[in-house]
Order: sequence, then structure tokens, then C-alpha cells
Amino acid sequence: MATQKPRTDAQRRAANTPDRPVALLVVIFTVEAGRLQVLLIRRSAPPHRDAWSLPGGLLAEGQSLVDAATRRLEIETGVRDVFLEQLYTFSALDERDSVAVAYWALVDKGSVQLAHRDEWQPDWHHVDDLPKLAFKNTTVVEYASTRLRNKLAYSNVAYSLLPPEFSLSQLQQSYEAILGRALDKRNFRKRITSLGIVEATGRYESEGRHRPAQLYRFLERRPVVV
Amino acid sequence: MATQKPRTDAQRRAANTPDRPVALLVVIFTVEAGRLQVLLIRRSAPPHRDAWSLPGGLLAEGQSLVDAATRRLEIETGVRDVFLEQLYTFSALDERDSVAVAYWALVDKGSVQLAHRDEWQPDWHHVDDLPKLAFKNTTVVEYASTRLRNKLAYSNVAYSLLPPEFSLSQLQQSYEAILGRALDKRNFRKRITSLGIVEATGRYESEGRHRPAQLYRFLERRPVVV
DNA sequence: CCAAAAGTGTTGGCTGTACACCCATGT
DNA sequence: ACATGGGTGTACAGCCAACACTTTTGG
Repeated sequence: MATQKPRTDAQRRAANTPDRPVALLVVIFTVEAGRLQVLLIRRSAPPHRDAWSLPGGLLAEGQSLVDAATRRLEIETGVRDVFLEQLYTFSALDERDSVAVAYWALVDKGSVQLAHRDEWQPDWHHVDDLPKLAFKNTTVVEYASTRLRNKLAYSNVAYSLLPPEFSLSQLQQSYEAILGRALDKRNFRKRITSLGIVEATGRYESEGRHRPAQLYRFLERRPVVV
Repeated sequence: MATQKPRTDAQRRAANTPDRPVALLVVIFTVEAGRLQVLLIRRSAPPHRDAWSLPGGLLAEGQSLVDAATRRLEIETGVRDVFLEQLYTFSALDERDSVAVAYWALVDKGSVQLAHRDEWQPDWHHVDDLPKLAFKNTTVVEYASTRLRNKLAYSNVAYSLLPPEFSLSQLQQSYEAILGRALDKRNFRKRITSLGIVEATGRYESEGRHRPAQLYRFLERRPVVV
């Protein structure tokens, strides 16, 4: 029967369908040093004081889900216009009767400026070496990691992990970090270039004592399914 | 920062994060007569009186999302233990400040017994010929149809659309109804049997004046990704 | 014997995978 | 000259798509 007209509190209680706290979580991934990392916040208030948890908060009045997620992402990292997608909606993550809508995002660590706060301090953590997390946030991170690994295979999501120009080696390192295994260089380059999601810029990156690398960029800096 | 301890109403209002109505929708698909159909409810109360909408309702106190979806599905169709999965969470579907969590399900029409009510009467509708729907439910149905078409390619979800024993022709007809195009018979049979998701039962269906068809069953009557 | 639906194989193209060496640069 | 990482081609296997006729049954 879907939703109806606004009701009084009395009506809601009578029907046993009270309004609920709606929480929003964001799983923010980045890749650095060949490892997949996730942004966590150190809790400075109970419950789970001093434990880590995912960034999030309650949905403000009149706020849409995607707005809340975009806002939270920008608050924590300073970045906008990156890959950000709904992940899943959890109930019973905490002891209360809340519903938690999770989003996930990919960011280029180089363009992130983490929030500085005295409390609720954010920091990056390796996904395969997480501390104890508050609530059931470990489940949420695992769910997001699986989605990311799957999505890597049939989309250009990686555009959001790297600076605008990058070498194919950098891209391959990102893939390897996420998938947790080495990829064959020739096959990787063949596949990526034949997918038509990147193009060479003609510029070269020369850093360190080796041959300069051709720089590429993504044709689209928004989600594309291939 | 995720969720915290229960707050007073005064605290919620001060933080501008009031609790919200949480609605649950279920997109229930079936296949019959070579068409993909979806279950809709005729609204007998405002708003959108006499329009059709998806079955749903507000989340009861202490109820988890999957429980609410399971319950709603059983209320409308009488069936349990079928494919049922979370689809997406929408905000701003209606004029209120609600959040709507949509699920989707696949049922075998033969085992469905539609609810009979004086009001809120449910009925099947062809997906490619929907009436005007209340709220933004057309969006929800399209989203679910897309998910279904995708999932058909790499899972055994169809187990939930057919009786326990069925012929490969029946299965193919279901696929064709969902995908909206004809499939090659030999390739279809080769693919399905080589996926190892079905096995022959040794029994035969003889109905009508033609050659009896070998009956098959799904090895697993729960979601499996292949 | 006719209508209706079941059942069955082969081929060509494409895609993915395995695999090893030479090159350009800076020190 | 050497260490570092960049860049490249081929061969084989598996998968998918196209394609048409024979068989069994009931009427």
C-alpha cells in the first residue's frame, strides 16, 4: 500500500510503525602504497568509545540520501565529483531501531585533505588489516570491498582513484591492490586499451631513474559500464 | 560518526535530524503467457486514490527490513522461500520526508494465491504496459526490471519463477519473456545444461498433442551466482 | 498423415590467458 | 655498466553465435 499522508504521533503508535532514526554511512576507499585502504573515524563518544567506525551520521530533515552522502564525503575528505554510489541498506546494525543506508566512494589519495578535528579523528586503514570496528561496520566494509572488486571488472570506476593523468603501470597497481593479486602486464594493457575507456595524452611522466611512461586519461570521469 | 545512543525528541530536533517514516516496497515479478508481470495494488485511499502502486507499508517497530519484505510478500501472494533481494533505497519518492527501501522477488504464478480484500486489491500487470503509478513507482519497477535482466545472465534466479519441475522449453520461455527477445534453442540448452544449475529428473511432461518433454529441476533453490 | 513442439552438432569468430625479451633512462 | 621500470606479440583454448533438420506424440 506504500506510504500515505502525514500522520499524528498517536496514529503512528497505534499502527506500531513509529518513525525511525535513519543513519547514513560512507565507505571511502583509496589506494596507496599498493594497498587498498578505507577511511575510518576514531570514536570519541560512547557507545564504542575509542573504537573505529565508518564516517556517517543521521539524515537531516529534508535531506536526500545522495545529498547526505555527498556532504559527508566532502566533509571528511574535501573531495567532490568522485565516484559515489549506494551500497546497501542495513537494519539492526546497532542496538537501536535504526536503519543505516550505506554508500561507497573511491578517491585519489593525492587530492584528499582529511578533516582535522580534536575528536572523531579520521584516518586510513588497510582493508585487510582492520581494527575492531563499532557496530557491525566490518560487515559493511567487506560488502563494499566485494562490490568494488566486482565493479572493477565491468566499469571504469578506477577513474576516481587516480589523478587525471596516470601511467598504465599506476592503473595496474591500483587493480592489483584491489584484487589482491598480480596481473599480467601485457594482458592488462591489451584489455584496458581495447575497452576504450582510456586514451593516451601524448605527455610523459619521468620520475626516477627509468624510462618515462606514457600518460593516459579516462575518457569519462563518471561511471560507465563496459 | 555513525549512530549513537537513543536521544530525546528535543535532542533530535536540536540537531535537525528527526526520525523518519521508513517505507518498504516489494516489486514482485512473475512470468505468465510469455510476458513479464508485476504485482500492483489498487489504492483505495488518498493520496493517489484509484491509482496503482507497489505493495508496501511502513516498517513496524523492531522489525528488520528483510522480515518486513518477507512478510509483505507472503501477505500479498501467500508464498515463502522464494527469491527475495534488496533492490535500492529511495528518498524523495513522495512528498513527505520518507525513505523507501525497495526489495524485489520472483514467484511462480502457479503457487501464488493473491490476497483478497475489499480495498487495496492486488493484481498482475504487464511490465511493458503499466498503468499510471502512484509516487515514483514506475522508476522503481524499471530499476527492478533492469536488475532482473542483468541477474538472469549470471545467476540461477529463475528457479523461483517456475514450479519445482519444468521443461527446458518452459525455462527458455521465461528467459525470453524477461529479456524481451527470442533466444536460439540449441544455444540456450547448451548454455543452461553446461552451467550445471539444473539436472534432468527422468520424468516427462506430456501435455497436448506433441512429444513429451524431459523435466528438469534446479540443483539449488536459493540464489547462486555462476 | 498432419500439426506441434522436442530434441540435437558443427563451424567460425572472438576473447582471454599464458608466457619472455628488449629498450630507454638516470646514476 | 647496471639497475629500474616501460613497453611489446604470439599461440592456444574456451566461449558464444549462427544455423536446419529429424523425432515423437495426439488428433
